[in-house]
Amino acid sequence: MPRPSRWNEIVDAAAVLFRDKGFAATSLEDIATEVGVWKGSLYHYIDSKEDLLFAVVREPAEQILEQIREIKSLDLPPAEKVRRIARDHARTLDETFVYASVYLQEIAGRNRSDEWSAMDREYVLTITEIMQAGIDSGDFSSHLDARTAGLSMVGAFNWMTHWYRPDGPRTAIEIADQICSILLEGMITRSTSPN
Amino acid sequence: MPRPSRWNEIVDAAAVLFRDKGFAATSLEDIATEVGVWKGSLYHYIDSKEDLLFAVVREPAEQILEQIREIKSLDLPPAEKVRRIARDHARTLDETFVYASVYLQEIAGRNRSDEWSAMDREYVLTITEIMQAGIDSGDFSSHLDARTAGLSMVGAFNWMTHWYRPDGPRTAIEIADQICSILLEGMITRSTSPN
Amino acid sequence: MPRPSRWNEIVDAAAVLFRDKGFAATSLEDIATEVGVWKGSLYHYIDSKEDLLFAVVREPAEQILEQIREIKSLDLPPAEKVRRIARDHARTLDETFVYASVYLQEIAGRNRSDEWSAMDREYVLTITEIMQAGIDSGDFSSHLDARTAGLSMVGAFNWMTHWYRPDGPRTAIEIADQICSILLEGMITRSTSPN
Amino acid sequence: MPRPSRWNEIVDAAAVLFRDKGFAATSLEDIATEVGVWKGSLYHYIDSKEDLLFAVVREPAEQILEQIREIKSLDLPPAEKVRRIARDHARTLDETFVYASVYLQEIAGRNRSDEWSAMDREYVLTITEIMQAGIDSGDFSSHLDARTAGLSMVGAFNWMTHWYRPDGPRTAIEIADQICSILLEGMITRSTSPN
DNA sequence: AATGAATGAGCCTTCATTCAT
DNA sequence: GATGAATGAAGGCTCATTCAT
Repeated sequence: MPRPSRWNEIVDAAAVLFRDKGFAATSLEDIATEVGVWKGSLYHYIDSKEDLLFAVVREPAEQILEQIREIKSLDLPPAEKVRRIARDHARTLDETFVYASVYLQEIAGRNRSDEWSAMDREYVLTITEIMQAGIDSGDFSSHLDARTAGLSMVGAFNWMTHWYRPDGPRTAIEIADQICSILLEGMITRSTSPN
Repeated sequence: MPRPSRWNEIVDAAAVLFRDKGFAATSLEDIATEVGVWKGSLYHYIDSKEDLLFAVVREPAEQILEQIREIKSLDLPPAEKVRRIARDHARTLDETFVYASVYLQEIAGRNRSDEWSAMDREYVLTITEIMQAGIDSGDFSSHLDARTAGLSMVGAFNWMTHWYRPDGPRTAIEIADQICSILLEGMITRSTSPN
Repeated sequence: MPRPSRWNEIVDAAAVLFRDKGFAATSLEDIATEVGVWKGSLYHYIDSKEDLLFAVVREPAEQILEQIREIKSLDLPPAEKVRRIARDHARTLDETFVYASVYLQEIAGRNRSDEWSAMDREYVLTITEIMQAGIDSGDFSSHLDARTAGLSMVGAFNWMTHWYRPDGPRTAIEIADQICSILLEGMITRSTSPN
Repeated sequence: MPRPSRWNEIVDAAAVLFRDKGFAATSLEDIATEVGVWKGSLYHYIDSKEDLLFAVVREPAEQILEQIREIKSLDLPPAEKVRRIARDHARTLDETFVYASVYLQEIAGRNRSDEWSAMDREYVLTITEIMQAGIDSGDFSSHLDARTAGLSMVGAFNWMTHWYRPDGPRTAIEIADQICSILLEGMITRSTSPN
């Protein structure tokens, strides 16, 4: 069991500051002050400022990727897969809210490194495959473009970092179900008339 | 007829650099080098670096807000309003792609100034009201939460800056219609169709 | 008769700004703005910023030096010479208040150029000679050190730039007479008793 | 025992440069070069360039104010108070010569901050009160204007920064006594002396 | 592990000066 | 005479990083 050093404090402080001010606008001094150590002391824990960024975002990024890999491998109807992706995505966002926010602001869409770009690509590819499977099976509308559908879903969820609050009135799961129901069944009232 | 100054060149260069490296990580020297002037010369056009950021993002921000105000005031069925919002949003994204990308990365969700926060808030409020009107009129499902629906739509479209390319195979309008159809009618095949 | 160009406006504006903010902290842009021309236009009137400083301070500096030269050459009792120096000094301060203030802040005691240092030296030398003449003639106390006396007088008058206001309640001449009476007769009540 | 930091070296170097070139015309690089560090390193000791100015001038300013407060509270004849003020003033000028010179050039009469303006005002007020007390008691001539007398005395002493040299032939105390004797008894030979 | 002084590069901004129009 | 864009050098300040203690 590793000695509880100040590593976690440091990463937490960095995460909050990176989210609030942005990575580039946050100084190591800001972080050191927040933690209560001297700037130079941070270098006992890291080799560079970017190390801290990666430490902050690694967990949610890997978790979300792990989850969608897992879901893809399951034998479930496409709509159910979408529902699970949604819930997992929302739950991870909720549990790692600050970290995930930093990821979306500082990593996604930037070219920080090949490693992160590869993760981005795999995630999009996987969700696209799941969508395509649903179209092929006839579960999803044949007019659907799988990639657009996947990316729209990702966008709807990732945008949560702009408005969701973990201590707000609605839980992440409730929101996930709302969004899922919109994506799967649409907003327009289903005309139940003909039958 | 005034001599064409380099203002447009400067804003364009700034936009590209802000998008690619982020505002804080872009130096005025980067921009000046790109334009081919000395960095001090930029101060003939701006009073501060932030001025340049605002100059970059002002157009798409105001345009999108203007458009949703207009749509809100029209007498149209809710679903049609949503379709128009989608098309306008996508068209603005397409036409001001780099600028809009900078807006979403550097302004939206940050607290840059009261002015921008107010614009953000008005946009969300307006789309929420339109959604709510659709629910109240029975056009949209009564299970819908207006704000979540509005924000999901915004998220789906704004995420386009992460994957859409203006010179790509699909036009912004086609994508807007795709996303709209997902949001309005859902991805799942309408099994209750009369035929 | 020279065309009334904006030269005087420029020197006046410069004088006020130099006094209020100091020479180094005043930019040519400040001056240009004050006058209502563009920065570059100032170079039709000057060759360098320092030119402006010298233009501002030349008048009071030369005037005060001229006056003491004149007084020195007159055939008057020492105390009368002191009184005239005082009145002239105070009158010049009053008439060229802003200019003289700039001189004392930016030229006196700095090493701006040999020319100004030479003027400084000549003034002090002359007042010292006048004082010495008074001591030698027995008019002034034999305990007096001529240079200290001269420099104290100069100091008392030059300090007026720190508190005198041309539109204040007391005129410069009244103040000159006050100071003169202190220096010549002292503050302590002259004991008229013994006779 | 704390390692002797370079704070004193920095303040000393700054003082000399501020006096010789003026505050605004002295760059932090000048100071850093003088001390033998990089200009950025100065910010371990200060928060801004102005901090350095205040550090330079604080000591003489507070000392002179402290001394006149003390003198005012003593039960002494007015002439004796004036003599003590003179000696204290001259001694402080001598002991903190460079610092005091900077004070007089850069703080006195400028509007650097409320704090310094308040100190200025208190000093002038106090010396004026002492002069007035002398007039009221009959020790000083009834023709005296207390404020003018006080300010003239201040001017005569402050001007010393323009000519006094701590390593010169005459001590500051000797000069103080010279000036005092001029101010109190006047330069003119007392013709009404009993003998 | 921690400190805190120092580094050295770089950043935003200012500004005296020039010059084509 | 005037303009205003541009220059090129600094200036104040910040900061990631290093290192002796």
